Amino acid sequence: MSNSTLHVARSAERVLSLLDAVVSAGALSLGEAAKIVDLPISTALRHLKTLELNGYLTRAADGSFSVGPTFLRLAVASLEASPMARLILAAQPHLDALTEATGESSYLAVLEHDHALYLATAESPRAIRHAGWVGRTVPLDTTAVGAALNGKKPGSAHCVISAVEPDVSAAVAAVTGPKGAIVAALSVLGPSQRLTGKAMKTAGIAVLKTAGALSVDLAGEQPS
Amino acid sequence: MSNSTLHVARSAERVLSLLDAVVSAGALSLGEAAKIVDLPISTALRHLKTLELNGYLTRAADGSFSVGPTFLRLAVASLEASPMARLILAAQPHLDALTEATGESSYLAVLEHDHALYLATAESPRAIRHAGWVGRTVPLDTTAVGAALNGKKPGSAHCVISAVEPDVSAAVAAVTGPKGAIVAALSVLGPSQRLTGKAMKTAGIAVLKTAGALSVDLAGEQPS
DNA sequence: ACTCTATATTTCAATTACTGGCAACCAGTT
DNA sequence: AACTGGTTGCCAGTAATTGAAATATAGAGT
Repeated sequence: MSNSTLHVARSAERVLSLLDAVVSAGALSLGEAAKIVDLPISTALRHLKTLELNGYLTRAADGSFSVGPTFLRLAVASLEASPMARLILAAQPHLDALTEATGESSYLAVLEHDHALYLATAESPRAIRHAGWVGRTVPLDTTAVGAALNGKKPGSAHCVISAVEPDVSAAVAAVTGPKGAIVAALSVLGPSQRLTGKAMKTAGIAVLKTAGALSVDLAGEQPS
Repeated sequence: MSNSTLHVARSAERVLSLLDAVVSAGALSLGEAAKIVDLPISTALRHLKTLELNGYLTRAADGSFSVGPTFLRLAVASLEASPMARLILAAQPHLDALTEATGESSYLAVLEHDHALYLATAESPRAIRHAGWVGRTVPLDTTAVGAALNGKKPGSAHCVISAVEPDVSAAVAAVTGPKGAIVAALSVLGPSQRLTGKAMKTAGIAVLKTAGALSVDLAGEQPS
């Protein structure tokens, strides 16, 4: 970003990646976790214990680590508070269905500052697939997601060759909230040489249909 | 606790409490956060930036911190994976109702190893109230929760003077899952001098009724 | 326009708290 | 018995962390 002399605590980052690794995996043994984050066993153990001590992780009888009460408490709190989280929860089954239908990875993205932020995904089961964009941001003006989030072409799917990476193609559609405003975008992302012609057309229809279904879901939710 | 020479990374713990503070509060400014965790502003800022850099937090335009995409991703992952989390989500409205009805704090507890673990709460609005037991564990054999979780007195509420702390009284009832097994316990906890006689009887009825309602909810959930 | 306050950000040198390698130990498994 | 994976303790070196203080920024009030 900017700062030359901003010492971000190394141990902190390590602890955070450990947490990420364990929670993402569901459960991990010491050895596995250490390998994933590429840390010496002794160090990994120390950090995992820190997490356990603070309740972020718990340890099963067989020694494996998994998510703990503190983290669960925070997870629930964040889900209850953040509309973003409700969105993700509502979207996940649709993402799964979309990937099922198209065979390609699908993503949910929202507007964050002046970028599009990928929030959730269902990954394609195929060997060659689009992967790992959750948490990533892309500019608005050169991408299909950006166009959808800005409402440039309401009601229709965009099918384009992405400008972000040369060999990625996308089919995108906007998702509307209870009040009709655009709150997110769904996209199907895949390799350009596979996602073309007929396949692209299919993906376009699927994503448009799914976006509609998700929008209906969102409209139907009770503002408890 | 135990270990003499286990260096738990101090910065890591600080980062974790910062995360806890921000997520619990929903949104916090730098100053507020620093005060809550009792850290010098500059240090707090550095740690918060670490969290932001890793996507655990995001920063709003006004400078306040709130939960970020990475954390959300993990939260959703953990909720989808862990049945415990689904339980908490399902229970929360019931806890709220229970506290509403009784005027005392209510808790959800589960069996963890050979202890009862308090997972979630709705706190009483009254000045003198039971608070802060979420994340805490208590032994099974000397407590009402323990009895309920062990199924000692199925179908009835327990109303007892707690053995854990002298001036705490409790009304407890067991919650059953889809298959009829006991999966959790609901309790109403309050000061002994207030939660007595008639009030206790009311609480007992309320907690029993609520536990039944929650059990029905759990039975009705779809195993997606 | 100017001051005043409150908050946020950056800098920097001192030091400490952290790392990670190793060796020994333990408990299951094959 | 040998192997695998986990746990503990020790320790020396240093890179990483700290927090006071200086500086910047932003609103509010006059």
